[in-house]
Amino acid sequence: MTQIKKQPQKNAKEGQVMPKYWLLKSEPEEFGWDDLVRVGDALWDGVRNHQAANNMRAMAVGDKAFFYHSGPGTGKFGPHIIGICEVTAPAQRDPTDDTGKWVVVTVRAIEKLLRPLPLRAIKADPALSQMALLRQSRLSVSPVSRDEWDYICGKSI
DNA sequence: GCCAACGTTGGC
DNA sequence: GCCAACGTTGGC
Repeated sequence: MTQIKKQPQKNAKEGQVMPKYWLLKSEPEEFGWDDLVRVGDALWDGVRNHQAANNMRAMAVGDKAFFYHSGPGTGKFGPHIIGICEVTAPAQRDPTDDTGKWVVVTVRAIEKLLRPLPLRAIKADPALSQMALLRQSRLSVSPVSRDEWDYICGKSI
């Protein structure tokens, strides 16, 4: 019998499909975690930033993303990661965009964190000091490294 | 309400 | 191509 080992990501061969990890920001007063749970598959539309759009183009079905509450209405925690969702359809034209330049992905809620992880806790944790969330605070769709993903899930699930 | 970061626009 | 003005995002 042949044993097949799973390759860790750092040894992934070119062309091998490994899940990638992301962070999606939304204002809870516009579209929050509870809305995502309620609607099921949700089109992530309205993104009008090239870097964010390129990140969405790099997404594949099965990729995971933290769902992050930003802006007003984030309550006592302030801005925070609230849950985990997954990509259920790849980038396609944004139906809210007349120019055809912008894309959406489709995401679906998977699970809520045991407790929200506030931005202030992320900022205070040296293990997370390199997160794109901190380095580019205005980017609404940002990548998360596998290490960052595992570290946060280890603490928060 | 303020401000920093940063993207876009338009004059030159 | 440069840069000032302006608008938006998002944290505080």
